[in-house]
Amino acid sequence: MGTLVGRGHCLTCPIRPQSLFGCLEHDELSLIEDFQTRVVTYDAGEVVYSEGERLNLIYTLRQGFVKLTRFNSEGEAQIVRIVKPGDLFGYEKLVVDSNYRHTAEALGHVELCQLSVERLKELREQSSAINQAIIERALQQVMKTEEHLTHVSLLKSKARVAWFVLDWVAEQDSAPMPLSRRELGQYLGLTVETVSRHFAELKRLNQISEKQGVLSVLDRDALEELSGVL
Amino acid sequence: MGTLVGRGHCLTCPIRPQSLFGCLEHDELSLIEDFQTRVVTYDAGEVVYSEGERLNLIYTLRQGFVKLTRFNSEGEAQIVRIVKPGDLFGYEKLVVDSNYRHTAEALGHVELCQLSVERLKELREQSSAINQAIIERALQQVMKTEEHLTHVSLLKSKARVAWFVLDWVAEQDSAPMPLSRRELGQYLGLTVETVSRHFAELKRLNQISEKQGVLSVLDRDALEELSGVL
DNA sequence: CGCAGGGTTGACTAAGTTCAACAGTGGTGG
DNA sequence: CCACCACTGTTGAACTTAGTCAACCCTGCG
Repeated sequence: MGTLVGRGHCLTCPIRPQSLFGCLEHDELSLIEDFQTRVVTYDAGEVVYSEGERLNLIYTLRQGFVKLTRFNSEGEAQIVRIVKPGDLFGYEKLVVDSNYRHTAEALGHVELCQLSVERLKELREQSSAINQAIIERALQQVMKTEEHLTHVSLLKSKARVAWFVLDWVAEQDSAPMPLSRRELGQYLGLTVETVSRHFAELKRLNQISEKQGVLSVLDRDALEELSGVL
Repeated sequence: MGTLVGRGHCLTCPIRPQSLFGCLEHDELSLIEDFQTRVVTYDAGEVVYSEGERLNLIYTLRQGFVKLTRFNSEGEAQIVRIVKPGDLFGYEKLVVDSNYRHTAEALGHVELCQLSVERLKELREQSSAINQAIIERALQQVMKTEEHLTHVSLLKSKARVAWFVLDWVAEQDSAPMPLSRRELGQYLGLTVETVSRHFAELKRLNQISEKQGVLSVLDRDALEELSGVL
């Protein structure tokens, strides 16, 4: 699973600025001079790692999207995070003796970069900027997850959908939508049918549109009103 | 607000083993030799800090419980975390230029210890164990919050209540219960009434009991069955 | 062509919220 | 010391929301 594309060279990596190593100043760049990584690709639906796996690899997403899922005892899935380009994932490996706590699955074709946990730990000894960057990313993640929790817990289904759309396109007016209705449901804590109905209604009211896997916001004000974000 | 009790001396602090500095080995203990803190107390309902505040203090809880709450635009509250003795909170301050992202409120009488963000950052420069400990705590927190999200998202109300009870008493058979029904609802994403009904039923079936603010598990198997945790 | 999988829609149902009434409890002031 | 009030918790009944079940469409693929 996963096709090796080649070796990554962090120093010249096009997405370094968005990556964990984007925190390094000029004088520290030499630290990653020979920090080599493996660049691998996966196709839609392929699993990058599964809960409990022992391999010691942390990933940076270069292209595409990855979903991180947890399953309860009845086999129902909760998508806890959707990884975007530049994001780090699998970093629960930084906790001593821990294994992956999610299943990571490619949404469409993805390209990612494998970092060895051991090498990253060595690097942490040498650069406090790296430590700070890891702490910041972890804390950002806490915040994101708390927001997700708050929305799932407090918002009605229609508001959740509206919030998701706004959050997904962020500052843009449109963005690719690699999630199926089922996956949206698993992310928002709703059934396929409920998600489908709300999307249908938003389209009927000309507040959003979907064409060839691209989601567009047509009436941002209306969506903000609905989501109750103000 | 908050009463200064005195200065804390980390080296001799009774709860150091559970605290952030519990990670330090013998040879590093000298680092905190003169790391002084302020020990303060708050009474039930007093606010330790509010969302957006600028003070640069991180806290370790010594005694009692603290709830961390977020409010949506309609003023509805979501309790995102209940802090227990030995836990660190307010550490979003470790992200540069960030303010508190919750309201922290004492549940009953609490005693806590204020650490200066600046001094903690200095300490991080000197000890990689501290860095590792902070990263581990942040990642543990991500995991805890994801679990919370999963439960709120996937479990039925009765199962959420059962899960909460088990999670709260942990390995014990009973534990103090400082949360009101309303607060339980705000933690679990339910209304007061729903929580009350389920507690009433669990008591009726002799699966739990409540006496003078102490919650006891009488039939662990039944609760596990209900919560679907297996 | 026929079938599988994702998406949509409608009718019905179950779960939880909302509204309302009331009980218990602790604190305050006359 | 007791009456009153505010607040939390409990319970019932009506109502709303989202889930369930089922039918159907559409697309892509063997």
